[in-house]
Formats: sequence, C-alpha cells, structure tokens
Amino acid sequence: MKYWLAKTEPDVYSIDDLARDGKTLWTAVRNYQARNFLREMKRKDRVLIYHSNAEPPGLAGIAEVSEEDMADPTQFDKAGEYYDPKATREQPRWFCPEVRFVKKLPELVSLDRLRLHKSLVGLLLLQKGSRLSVIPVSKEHFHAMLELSKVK
DNA sequence: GCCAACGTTGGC
DNA sequence: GCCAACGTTGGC
Repeated sequence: MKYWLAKTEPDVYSIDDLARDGKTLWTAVRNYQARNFLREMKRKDRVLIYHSNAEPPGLAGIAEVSEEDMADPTQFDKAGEYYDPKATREQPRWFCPEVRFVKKLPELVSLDRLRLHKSLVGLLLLQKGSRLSVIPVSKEHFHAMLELSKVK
C-alpha cells in the first residue's frame, strides 16, 4: 500500500464536500508530473487531503483510493474549464482515481505545524517552490502526520 | 532544441 | 493583491 498527499482548495472542494459525497473522482489535475502520480494510485492506497489556498493551509482529512486510473471526464467537456481539445476518448491525456472519504481530522493540521516537525524533513510538500498538487508520501511521513492530527 | 513570454500555484 | 517558483507554449 502506498501513501499520497493531494491538494484541494476548500473553496472549490473541501474535505466536508468529500464527506458529504462519500466518494469523488479526483479530476482536473493538469500537470504531467502530478498526472503520473495519479495513475500510480492503487485501490486501498491512502490519501491525505490537504487544503491549499486556505486560511490556514493544512491537512484536513484522509481518503482512500476506490478506483484506479480512469480517464478524467472533465477533459471531454467542451463547455467546462478543464476541456482539453487535444484529448480524445481513444487517447485521453488526463487521468484520475476515484477516492472515498475515510475521515476528517479532528483539527486541521496547519502547514506551520508541519514545518515545525523534524520527523517531516524531506516531505515534498514542505520543499520550497513545491507546487505539485499530488505527491507521494513515505509510510513514515504518513504516520508522523497522523500522529500530529491527534488532539492533545 | 532554445528561450522569451505567458500562465499557474499557492503561501503570505 | 503580490510575487517567487515553477510549467507550458510557440516562434525561430
């Protein structure tokens, strides 16, 4: 089982939206490196849900991969913001997993708090200029972040 | 293949 | 709203 971290802007789609929906297609990622990570996600992989462009930014919850490597339907929607004229049904360019809500953290674990923890050194999220919306997370980092989420 | 111009991300 | 740090596009 692998571990991941996926960013979302809570104004657009928050952990509460995922809790309400139960599951959702993780669509609209338009970056090749992130796309390649999305394609590697396998059923049962755990996904930390991170709120970006939020006040404050930080970890909001946990999800689980429920379907692997599907063609992202938003690339075919001509009227949509994420339409890609170069994508075809036969040869899609963009892919997405489906993720299922697992839990909302009792409190958001802020980016500031993550930065304070030596156990998280090397986490891609914390590297300067890291804008990738989907990143792999080591088992150790994943569990370290879960520890931080426990209310003291 | 280079690279300038432009677009996006995301913290602050 | 600003802007650093990217990524993408397209002319050459």
